[in-house]
Amino acid sequence: MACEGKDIRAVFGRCGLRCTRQREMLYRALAESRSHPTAEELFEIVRERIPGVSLATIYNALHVFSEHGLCRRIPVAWGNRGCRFDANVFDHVHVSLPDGSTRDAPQDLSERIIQSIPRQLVAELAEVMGVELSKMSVHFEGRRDGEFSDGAFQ
Amino acid sequence: MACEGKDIRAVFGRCGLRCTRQREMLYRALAESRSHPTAEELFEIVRERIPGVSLATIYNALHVFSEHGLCRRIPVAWGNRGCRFDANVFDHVHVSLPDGSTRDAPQDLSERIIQSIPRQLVAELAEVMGVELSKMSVHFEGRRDGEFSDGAFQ
DNA sequence: TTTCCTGCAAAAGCTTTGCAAGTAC
DNA sequence: GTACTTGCAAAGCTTTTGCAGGAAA
Repeated sequence: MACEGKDIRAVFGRCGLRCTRQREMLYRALAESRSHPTAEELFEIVRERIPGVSLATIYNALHVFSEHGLCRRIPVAWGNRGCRFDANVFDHVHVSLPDGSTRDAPQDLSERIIQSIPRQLVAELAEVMGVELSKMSVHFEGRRDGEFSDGAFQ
Repeated sequence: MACEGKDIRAVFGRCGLRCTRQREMLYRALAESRSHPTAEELFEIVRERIPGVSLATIYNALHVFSEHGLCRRIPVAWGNRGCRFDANVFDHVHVSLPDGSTRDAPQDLSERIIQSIPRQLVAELAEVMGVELSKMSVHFEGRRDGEFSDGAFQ
């Protein structure tokens, strides 16, 4: 999401990361995915292009990416195995669906929701917690009408 | 949080759960904790009262609790092993601290932040996503001034 | 008495690590 | 040439599962 195609090299460069074929494919897979893939799913996507790629490399790269703010882990529902990843590192809104998947809210709604939170409240919170607050995300748990919530929000 | 002491039996009863010593101690540990304990930490707390308790029982009970909305899992930072749990199932605000822990925002700030999101936007989102939206939570990533974000929001 | 829960132990699954070979810069 | 990455395989952890015995209602 943050960058496309040939700009990937520049993104990595800015982070002091070497641009390898594996990382490039992984980042592309992450950026192009509209859902929130697991490490395993990303592995499969990258493997289509680089058959010999190792799952350990996927994990290592995801770790490095997240250290540099190029992706983030997102909460997953109980029972969903593994973590999920997201290349959208900007403030946004997630919705957990009844089937256990997690989707982003549409961009415009996402922005309106994020922006509806007064900056002054955020500043107050930062003050109280004694830290600088950077990324924000809002999660909703979606369920079908009448369905009993299973509480497995994350 | 939801209930105290002898009310625990009633809480379980309402959910159709049997009130065992293990579950009672676990729920109490969860409710009294101001941080967000891992299963392992809860295990240790319960074990002080019930030396023979099994970790599998802790997991089973946490699973059952979350199915009945008595607790929820919360996002954890990368590198923190295991999930963390929270007996506060009401809408609230989490802050991930630089040390990897996650804390609740103070109650009053939490409420003001949650309430600042217009119900109409939430309704619009529910409409678009085609689901009923129940629980909401807001997460912030806190960092020390000047510290580079590790992106491990979750 | 019936049904549900616990404890144990083993299994399963996700993620990390060590190291030698290979690659980016 | 140097420092960083990869792939492999093994280890490490967390979480789940099967089952017999035990406890709650």
